Amino acid sequence: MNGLHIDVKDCSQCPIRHRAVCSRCEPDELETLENIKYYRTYEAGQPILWSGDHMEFVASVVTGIATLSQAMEDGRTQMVGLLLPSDFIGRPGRERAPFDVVAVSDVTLCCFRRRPFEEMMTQTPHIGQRLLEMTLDELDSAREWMLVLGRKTAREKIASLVLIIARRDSSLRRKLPADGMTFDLPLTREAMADYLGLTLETVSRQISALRKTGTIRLEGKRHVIVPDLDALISETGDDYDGGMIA
Amino acid sequence: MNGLHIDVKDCSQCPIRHRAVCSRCEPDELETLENIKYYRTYEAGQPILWSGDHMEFVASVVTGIATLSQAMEDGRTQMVGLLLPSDFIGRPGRERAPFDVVAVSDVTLCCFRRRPFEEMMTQTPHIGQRLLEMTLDELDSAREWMLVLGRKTAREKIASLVLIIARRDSSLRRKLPADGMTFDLPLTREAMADYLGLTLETVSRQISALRKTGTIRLEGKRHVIVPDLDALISETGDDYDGGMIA
DNA sequence: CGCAGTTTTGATGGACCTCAAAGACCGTGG
DNA sequence: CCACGGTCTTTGAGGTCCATCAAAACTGCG
Repeated sequence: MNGLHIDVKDCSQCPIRHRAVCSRCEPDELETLENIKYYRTYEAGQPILWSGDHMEFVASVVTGIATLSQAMEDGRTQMVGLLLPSDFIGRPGRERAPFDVVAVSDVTLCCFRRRPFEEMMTQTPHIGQRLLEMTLDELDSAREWMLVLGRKTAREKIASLVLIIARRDSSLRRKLPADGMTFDLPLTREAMADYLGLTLETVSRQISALRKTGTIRLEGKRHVIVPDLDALISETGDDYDGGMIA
Repeated sequence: MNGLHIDVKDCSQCPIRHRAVCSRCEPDELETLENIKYYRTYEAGQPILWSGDHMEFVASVVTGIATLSQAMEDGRTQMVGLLLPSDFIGRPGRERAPFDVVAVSDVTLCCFRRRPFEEMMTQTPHIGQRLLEMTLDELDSAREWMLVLGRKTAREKIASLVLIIARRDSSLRRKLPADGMTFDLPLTREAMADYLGLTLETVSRQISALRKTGTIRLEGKRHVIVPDLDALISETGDDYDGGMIA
């Protein structure tokens, strides 16, 4: 195990206090959680869980980015989720991890041992309610991603990914997405390929293509500027954006 | 609306009593549910919900099969879920349907008006607990399907779909999947294509290919015989099956 | 500078899509 | 009974998008 234990912090000052699985908890419930929680950190590139691992804890991502992915024996890999601050790892009632979890940047987790957490869930409905809500949202996102994987062209896939990252970035900063947005791609070309069901070469080519038509601009390899958000949206193949952010 | 109202039935004799969202309910809770439930039926081919529709109810599939899918303006369609008996439609706290739901065979739903159901959820934890469990399972399945869509070849996709249908069929009949399994494909070639992110021609060709190598046999267009389950599994590209059914 | 990892670019081939037509199946009506 | 149309399915021919293989450019670092 690569995790490091660090000092306990106060939940009330936690950056994900209002979005994570604990967001609905009352002060007394929070106190109970505080007693069973502990932090762990992982460096960029480190594995957090391997598929099949025994899971002794569930956790919330506090800071950093991790990927959830699935590999075939011959090396083909499909990313099935991107874990951002406030996202939840693990599930009550499941012994073994169904997917690989890898830290993309440095990651801090707020962990709870599984058994005490499961017990607490039976007593405090607020946790289960919030977890249900989060899981339903994740399910909708997963299903939307299925359209990207199954039916979109390489170019539409890239535009969809850039748009998703742009929106997540603005939602984390609590700004509306607007023209002239600027943000970093947190993923390597290979990770993008694994997310999109493409090869890294195709990812690179399509990013170049979007750059050449002016839909995006690049500073360095990773920093993106979107001069016209509607132009990017029209490249995704989706019908007009409903104005949603979250 | 195409639904027909039919007579109220006794929950204790319901075929999905032990698997649906109500499976954890105590007799008194079941009685409350019985008071707010009503049945609806749809003929094969009929739409149940369109994406964007206002949802006045949530429901369990009692009998029949429905598809959950997403369409792009230009007609490209991706199926994002197959709804079988005991599966749940809709979600508490959401006004509008995010996907299209279409009856593939004749379908009977057990419906609950959304508001009373939401209220009941706050009072009876058993419903929320079961719904969370079902949603987490659906999320895992959706993520597994992402690997199929993103990384598998046409042949592997077909084999994966046939295997899933074979397993679901044996789980509904409560038999272990074995050699010499025999079952019907409930979907048209086009619906399979929409599930797999392929064209219907490619689906047809790959089914013919699996037939020619003897991995499957066909009686008519829809009835399938699997003489050697391991042979089918090895065509899916997955590593060896863990022996799971459900 | 030299090396390893990442990204870009090029050339080629193949898996799958597109367009097209014909065959199989089924209910309807003459 | 068989002809007829509609739907679903199969099969064929040709084209395209993306994967594969290969190499060069870029980046950061010891």
